[in-house]
Amino acid sequence: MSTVRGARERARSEVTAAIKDEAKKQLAAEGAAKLSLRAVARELGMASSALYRYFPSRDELLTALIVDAYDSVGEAAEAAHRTACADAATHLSRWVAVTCAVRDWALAHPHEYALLYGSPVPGYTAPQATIGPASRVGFALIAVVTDACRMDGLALPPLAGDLRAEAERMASELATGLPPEAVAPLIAAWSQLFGLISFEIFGQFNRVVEAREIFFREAVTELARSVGLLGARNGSKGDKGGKGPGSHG
Amino acid sequence: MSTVRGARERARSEVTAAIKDEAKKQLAAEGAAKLSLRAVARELGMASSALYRYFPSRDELLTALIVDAYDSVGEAAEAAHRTACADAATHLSRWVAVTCAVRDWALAHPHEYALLYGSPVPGYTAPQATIGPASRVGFALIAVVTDACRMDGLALPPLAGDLRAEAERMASELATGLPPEAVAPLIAAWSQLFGLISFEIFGQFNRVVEAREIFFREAVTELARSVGLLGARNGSKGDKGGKGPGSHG
DNA sequence: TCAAAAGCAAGAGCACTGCTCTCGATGTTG
DNA sequence: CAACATCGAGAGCAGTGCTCTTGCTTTTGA
Repeated sequence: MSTVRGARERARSEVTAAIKDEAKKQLAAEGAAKLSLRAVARELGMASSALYRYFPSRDELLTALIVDAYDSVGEAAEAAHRTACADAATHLSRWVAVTCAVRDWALAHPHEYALLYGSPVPGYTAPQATIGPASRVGFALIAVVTDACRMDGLALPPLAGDLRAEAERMASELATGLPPEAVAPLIAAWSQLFGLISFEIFGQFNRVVEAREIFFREAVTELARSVGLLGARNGSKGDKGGKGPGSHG
Repeated sequence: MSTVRGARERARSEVTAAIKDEAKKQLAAEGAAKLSLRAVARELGMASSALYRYFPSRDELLTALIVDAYDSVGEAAEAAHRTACADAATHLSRWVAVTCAVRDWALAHPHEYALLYGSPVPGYTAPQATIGPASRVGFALIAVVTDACRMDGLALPPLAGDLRAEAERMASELATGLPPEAVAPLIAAWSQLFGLISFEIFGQFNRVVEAREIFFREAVTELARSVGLLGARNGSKGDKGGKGPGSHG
């Protein structure tokens, strides 16, 4: 795959990378809506039409950036998980570490975050290539809870009857290491985590929440409890785990 | 204010309304990104430049649509609250009714929803005119919990120490009828509600959650518990309250 | 080795966008 | 009735995504 087949192929991948880099720069600076193929080409000193040799359309470029962004936030979440595991942190601290890592990434990359978790572009439907990277954060959360389940068990209420079948399906398709009564709250907590982050990033918390980090940590601690992680009630101290805290006040 | 001052003023407000109507049509059909002033003008049979007599820029038009959309979803939430109160529903059913009303509105108006709760447009900062209408859903939720607090009390854990000051500030500014230990979880639940809805509207639940209404009702019931509403554990039956359920399977 | 094939950059051009400016027609008001 | 404000239309500017054609360079295969 990556054998140096010829100068041409190498040049192609270099130009492709340069385009993506410049596009990421503009995305980070101005947002997806103002990302312009012509501006990218201009900055790279090439004709705009030449750019279409590398990306057949603006949407294809955006898709490439989306995949990279999903990988970026997924890697951040997984790294936080690894670090927390290496520190022999409690399951609650691991949960807090992973969720804080996602929030920190979002604060550091608001436009990329908006691209992933904001309104999808007009007629855009996520191509197959994105669903893998898009799952990484979710799987990191699943990993935390699965470990906790295996080692300490989970504190969970029984499933409501009308949710039973759906929960079993989700468990068998997404998290075979978890019982159905854990999977349903986990999916809910996953989406609610991004509700917390989106409201902060998109400005809905302006004039409402000021101590955002404290508020967030308390909220995700409550989320941890809702997915059955033990010791969540008195857990808001002693979970300095993970990475990234302290950068936002 | 609305006195018939002259034919000119009446014509002006009529044209303004026509522009907004056509813009809403295009917004609902294609999304905010494809909303074009020229297309609106074309559809109305007028020159595009004439449209600038009514809205000084595209952003101003969008702001007007945003205000209307906030009012629309706010009205839906408040109507659900009123109906639930008239039915003498339990506080839990009222909570479920209001949250389901918001979800139903979002499903019926996905592009408007994206405009409100998706990525904000590039350099856009919400003008003062939007913050009032934008608060209506939140206040409807506050009203439900405030009523419950006054009548039955709330089942809530004590506040974590580092959140105490912030919670007291939020309580004094947003919900004077609630104790601080209720306000913090309520703000969290408010944002998490939109996490649930956004993931459904924006496609993040594709290939993940299928029985969406059942899943949503169970999740908001758990949210109700987290804000202290009593009887939330066995509450997933008997809360047919509100309006709008049954329209989505 | 050398011609055919394939990949590539550049320019012109199309249809579209938001927005500005000017000009003439219309309505309002002193 | 005249002065004034308001309004609609057209032309025009700068920008966009995208296509097509024209040459040039690299790769390929007989």
